[in-house]
Amino acid sequence: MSSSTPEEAPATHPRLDPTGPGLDWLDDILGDTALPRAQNRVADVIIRNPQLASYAEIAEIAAHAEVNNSTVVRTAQTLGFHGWPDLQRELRSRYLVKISTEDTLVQHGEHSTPLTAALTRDIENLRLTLDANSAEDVEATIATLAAAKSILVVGHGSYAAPASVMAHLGSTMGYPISLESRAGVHLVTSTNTLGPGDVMVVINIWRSIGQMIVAAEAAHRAGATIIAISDMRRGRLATIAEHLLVVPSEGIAFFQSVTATTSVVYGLLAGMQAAHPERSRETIRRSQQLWKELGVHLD
Amino acid sequence: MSSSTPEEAPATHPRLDPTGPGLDWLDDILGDTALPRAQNRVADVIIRNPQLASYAEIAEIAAHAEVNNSTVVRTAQTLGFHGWPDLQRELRSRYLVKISTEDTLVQHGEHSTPLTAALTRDIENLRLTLDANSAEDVEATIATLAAAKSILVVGHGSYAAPASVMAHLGSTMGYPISLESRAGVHLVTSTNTLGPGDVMVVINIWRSIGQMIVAAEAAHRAGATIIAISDMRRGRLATIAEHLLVVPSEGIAFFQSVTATTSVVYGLLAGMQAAHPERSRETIRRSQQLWKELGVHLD
DNA sequence: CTGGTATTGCAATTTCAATTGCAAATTTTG
DNA sequence: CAAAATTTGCAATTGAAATTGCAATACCAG
Repeated sequence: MSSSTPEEAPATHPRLDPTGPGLDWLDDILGDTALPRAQNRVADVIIRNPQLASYAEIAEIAAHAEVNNSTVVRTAQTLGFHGWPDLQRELRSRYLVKISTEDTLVQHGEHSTPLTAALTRDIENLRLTLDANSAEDVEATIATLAAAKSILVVGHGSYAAPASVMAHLGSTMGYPISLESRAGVHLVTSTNTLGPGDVMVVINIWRSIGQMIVAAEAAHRAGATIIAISDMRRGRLATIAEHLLVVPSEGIAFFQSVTATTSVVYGLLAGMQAAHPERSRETIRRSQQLWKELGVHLD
Repeated sequence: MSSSTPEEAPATHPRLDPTGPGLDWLDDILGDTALPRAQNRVADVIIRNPQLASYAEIAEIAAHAEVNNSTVVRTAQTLGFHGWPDLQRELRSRYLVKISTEDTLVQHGEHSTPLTAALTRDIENLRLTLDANSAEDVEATIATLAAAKSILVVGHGSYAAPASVMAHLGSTMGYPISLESRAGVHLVTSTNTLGPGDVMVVINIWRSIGQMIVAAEAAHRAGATIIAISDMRRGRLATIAEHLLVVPSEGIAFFQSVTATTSVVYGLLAGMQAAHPERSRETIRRSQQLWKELGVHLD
């Protein structure tokens, strides 16, 4: 499991350590407090969209969580704050400190298109990813992957995208790796092939998708090692995961972003290649040969 | 007008590093408007503490400038904004989202795990993407997508990932959009459905994949509009493409990165949503309803 | 299945920040 | 140097956002 979260931050307002990475402090508070369903949704929205939460007003948070305004207020109060502005102040002091150490800023183009919004947001997500994962966690994850007898990557919806990249490039470099982006009976079948020595990589951002969690738990019971890539440190997935990599996923519209996840996948793949360079080299050579013979590429 | 410190006073901000990149746009506005003494103090405070100014409320700014609240409001109005919140919104969009990445990169530069390498590289890719595409190109591309009768997104291999994100989220928000990530007979069939009014989005990075180019040319001849997302400005694809968005794709190992492409896709999607907000809202609502009924999410 | 408890949503209320009218103070100009 | 014009500060007003009381709903235990 992840190696973060020092003990010293109790449930009572931790107004200390503004240097700590990520939103661990909120995770800590949440760990001690059992929130009701709707309020939990609010907390999730805050953790996943810290940028939004640090300046948005209640109505916007409520909309994101699909909850009434008052629930947002009550969530803040349940967590020990006086109200939303109080929680928001804390959020800002924790979060904004990180994103602007000094008044270094880049002036870019005049017009703000959706594209620049998307790019700047994703740059920020990547930067946060740097902070959110320790070198040890990453190395340990890569070691597990490199030693795996077989690897199954699971991701649904948008999150099938990074999953497919991982499976595609992983097998291109000779790893026994496959993708399961479907649910239902397919997921069952794929999961049942796993046992000790096998690894299941669960890419699960945004809300937990029930079937994925259940499948991961089944694989875990069967002896497989679970690697989770998620935007949350807590939850059922985090519990059973041997390794957990945290990726921010805040997007610009109604959807979350998988950009940081994709980049993390590349990091893992590069590590996997370094772990078995000869295997990769050989397989890639053969692939290129085959591409050539099939005339896949033009030039 | 004009006596003691007339035109130079607004343009010169004493403690602001003149070499560093700053709030040029504010400087520009200030250059045109001669502000009275107290209001000038307010402007200085804003320029020196953009982070503070982007979320603080009037009273705090007033305190920093040692000025009455109303002066802050009037400064904003003198600068052409409706009031303080209006100016603050602008500040946020200009400053908060665009923070320099350099300090974090320095912090993590020492011990480079594959993950930091991947993230750093992708941050650079995203920054290059900012420069590589003009606002006009982007807006024109979005307009084309928003007006399309139907949209087919084509991408193979790793590049199927951003393609699937686009198709998935696009249809989530009600667009008639579909994905073709397979070659051969499938590609032929999909391509043949296209005609005038239809749009084909070709995501083609790295080498040109023969079948994709040929398919795009066929669609083009049939009257469909081609949108290309590529890492090259020239070539057969660029020739037939109505719109071309350029994305750097340098990766860290033997593979190319689709991170920037993914981010660009998000930008396009956000623009598409803005173009048909009502359609999106309705479709998303129905999706959420269905998710609920199917019990997809755990929460 | 039923009664009790906890949670949520709605709407009224309260609170607080932003703005503006007006008078005092400052600066500018003849 | 004095009168006009501009700017500023104070205090009242406006407006909007956050909170809370209450009823409906969902959840849970027996």
